Amino acid sequence: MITISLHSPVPLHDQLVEALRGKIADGSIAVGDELPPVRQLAADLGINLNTVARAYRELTDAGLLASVRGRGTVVISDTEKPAGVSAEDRKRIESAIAAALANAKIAGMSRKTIESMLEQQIKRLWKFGT
Amino acid sequence: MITISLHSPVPLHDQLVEALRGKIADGSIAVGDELPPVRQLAADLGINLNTVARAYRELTDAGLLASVRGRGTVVISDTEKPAGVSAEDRKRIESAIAAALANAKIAGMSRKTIESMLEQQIKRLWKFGT
DNA sequence: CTTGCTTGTATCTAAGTATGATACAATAGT
DNA sequence: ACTATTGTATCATACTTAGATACAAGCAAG
Repeated sequence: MITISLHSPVPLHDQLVEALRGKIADGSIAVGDELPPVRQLAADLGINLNTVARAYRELTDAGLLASVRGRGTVVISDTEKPAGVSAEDRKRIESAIAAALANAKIAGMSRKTIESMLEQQIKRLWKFGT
Repeated sequence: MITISLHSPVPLHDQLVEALRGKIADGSIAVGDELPPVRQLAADLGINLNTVARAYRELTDAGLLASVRGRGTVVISDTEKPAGVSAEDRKRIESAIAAALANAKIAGMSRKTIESMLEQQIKRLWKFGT
């Protein structure tokens, strides 16, 4: 199940994209699976159908999904780029992680706490795959 | 030195807040240090003074900075909440990390790569402090 | 004390973005 | 054919960002 916050500063479609990315990354949604129709997911989440459509489109552009009008939307891949990671992507990811960790520290989280949290997440994500 | 991207999808003031949070978290800027005046930092970064002022205000609201008109802005703390971490904060941090890691995986980054990156970041942040 | 300079703050505006209401178009089944 | 289901496009509204500009408070020199 996907949950999004209407009061978060981050846009709904971004939240949805991240949530779906996460589920695809950890295998909750596998390659070949069908995603719910935009109207249904929109109704479930209590948001507009366009917002869901936009999230689907962004993931389609990223090469993870494929949408066909009248049929539906399917997961076609779980990796954006089969080849190596570009320097820009690496930098982007690194700064995202740095920001998250800085927040964790400033919030008063201990090193041990954050380390166990990370271990858990990594185990979940890289349970299979590279 | 702080660098921000004018073309990033994330707002300038958010970038600045995260950057300053990071520097405060890892000790690059210590408690008691003065931050540059809004006009100077704005000029250095090539952005508007209001944007810097907003970033300062947000960190002030978070309890990390103190601003006095006519005098300047000083770092007054390096932890937002001396006490324990709230459940909401923990959830917020956890999902931020989950998103970052999901992106890393989908970008094709290997488990080993991400683990060494994390180790490095943690070592830098928790070099001192809790 | 007054003047001038430095500092943060408030107000206003233009441009962009997010979200939603609604209409359109393609596919599949009956 | 016709109808239901699906994604897509168009348009409108509200909010957010980022900047230009004006205001206000502290401090030091005279």
